[in-house]
Amino acid sequence: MTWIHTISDIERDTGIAKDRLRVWERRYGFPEPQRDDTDERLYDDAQLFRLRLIKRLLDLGERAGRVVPMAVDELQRRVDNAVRPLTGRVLDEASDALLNDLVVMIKATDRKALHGRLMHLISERGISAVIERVIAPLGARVGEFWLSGQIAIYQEHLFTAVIRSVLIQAMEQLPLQSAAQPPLVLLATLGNERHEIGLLMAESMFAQAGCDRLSLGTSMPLNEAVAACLAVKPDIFALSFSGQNAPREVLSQLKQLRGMLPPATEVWVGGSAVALRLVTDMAVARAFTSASDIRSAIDVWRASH
Amino acid sequence: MTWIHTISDIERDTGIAKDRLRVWERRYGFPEPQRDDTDERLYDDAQLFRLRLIKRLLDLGERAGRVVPMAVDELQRRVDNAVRPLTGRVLDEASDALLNDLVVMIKATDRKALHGRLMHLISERGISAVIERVIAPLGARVGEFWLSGQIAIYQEHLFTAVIRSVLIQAMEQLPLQSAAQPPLVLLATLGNERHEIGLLMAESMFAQAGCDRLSLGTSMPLNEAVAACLAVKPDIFALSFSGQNAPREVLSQLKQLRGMLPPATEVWVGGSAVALRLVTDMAVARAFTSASDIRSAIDVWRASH
DNA sequence: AAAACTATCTTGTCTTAGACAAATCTTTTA
DNA sequence: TAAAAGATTTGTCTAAGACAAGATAGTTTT
Repeated sequence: MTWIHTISDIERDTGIAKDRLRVWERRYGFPEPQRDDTDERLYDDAQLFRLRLIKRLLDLGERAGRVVPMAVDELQRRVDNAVRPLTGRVLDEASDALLNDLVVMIKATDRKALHGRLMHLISERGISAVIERVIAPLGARVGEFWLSGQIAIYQEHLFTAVIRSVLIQAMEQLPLQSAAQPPLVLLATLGNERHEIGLLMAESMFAQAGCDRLSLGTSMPLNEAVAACLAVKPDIFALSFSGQNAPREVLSQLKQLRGMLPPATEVWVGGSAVALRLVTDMAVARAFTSASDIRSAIDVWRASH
Repeated sequence: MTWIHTISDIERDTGIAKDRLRVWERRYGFPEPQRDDTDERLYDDAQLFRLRLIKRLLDLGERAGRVVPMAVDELQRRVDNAVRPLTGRVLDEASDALLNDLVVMIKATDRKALHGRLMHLISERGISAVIERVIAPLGARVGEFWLSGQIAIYQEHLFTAVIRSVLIQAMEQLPLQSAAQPPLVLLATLGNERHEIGLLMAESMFAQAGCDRLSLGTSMPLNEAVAACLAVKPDIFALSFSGQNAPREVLSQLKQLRGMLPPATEVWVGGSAVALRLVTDMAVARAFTSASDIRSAIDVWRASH
């Protein structure tokens, strides 16, 4: 079954503004949608898919003039190349098999099996190990499967829902008295970053270290995040960025943020965004690419306060 | 300090599309922003405030031609009138004083006091009573204070964060073994409904009744919600709509939803949206205006399965 | 050769006014 | 009173042009 999409659909799905789509059409000859009886644009599935790949490459820093006219297979190739170094950490066979198992459960939308398996793993190996070796790489795989169309959006949502439920449950099972020690951590994602998993993983790490914490949830406008931060006066403001974010955007948001917050508030950033390497280089914030680093960073913070 | 906003700012803040703002200017003479040196629109705070009131009235069912040219005080009066019958349930003095206390905490962004007070109330009176008599009316007040500018957005976010944390904690403290009984409930908010509190309150009620449940979180696109529902096959699909929603929208979404879901899946809707009266009248879904009704509805469901 | 400055290109977003369909209101007819 | 028909309202789409901020390339200086 092939679907037809209006320009509004495309904007909602890809995040590419209508004006931008029209100007690409004018300048680069793509996308070239059909028209309905009143001359309004109608895009087919193939164009939507191609636009998704284009958006991804733009977020990775490519320029519109280069990638918009590109053929699908060329786009696909480039996305694969760009993505491999991020997700392609070498895994031992057992871990790989485990991840495959879990992916199968997601594809079968077997939420109970997924939930049960993860809770069991947590009770066996502890929350940090499971986050680092299972949930984080699983999230990366799911993201890639979604991009290549092997997993539907609703499956990704369900996956998020299960992870949320698992991590919250695991957090609440931690010893209670330890849940209010410094540092006080405020957590959020900025802008239109809707991916909650990274945030939850970070929160779990802080929770396990017994930190006093408060999550503002996803998609905080920058101004509001700053205002909240000034009101709560946390020791650490922790942000999560998924790979969907354009490096430029991430960097500029972080710079603005750093400028508006009191120097005493540390900014910690985590996630799979490519930008994070830059972040450390530019000394805008403390960047984390692995969950276990958070734990040691908390210890360091505590030692020096 | 008075701020200047671009048309993009206004769109983001009010949810009124740029095209719509421009066409209002053309047709009704408002808003009439200043221009910068390149002729681009610059709106001031007064216009933003007036636009917020206008948006609210439109969502309540008024027509653009009527309300857009209206003066601020007239708009304010109409919003107040429309809102009073919803939030103005007569409260006894003690409850009123309690709510005032809590509002003071929110205005002072004293999250610890708020959290502590609510947890104490829950241990004293039980989760359902607190939801119905404290959290729900508090949410309504906060919404109104936000609209009238007495509470900043970040304060509302913090309020949500505290409520989220309180309710999740309260849910996890419920006896564990009872958390997996039928009915299986899937929860979500549709479209761009970002208000999480209603959803959390509903989830708490289901949790307390020992229902097996899974929350998809906020802002699920309709298609995805349906797809998720078909995959999970819940007994009940529970939705929450805040008062920010236009009745027409709510009704049409629910009708679509009802048409796409298997008849065996019941659709339950809750929240402060004015539309909910209509919902029951039209027999599209089961509507709840009070949290305690959920509990008895669950009992009824169980008795008949 | 590295760094700094300048000029040229790229690209997203804003501008205009006109057109039209879907929704809603009003009037007429059964 | 209810249904049908007609009139109005209203949001969203269209077009091509303009421009500023950002990225790239070229030149000069250290």
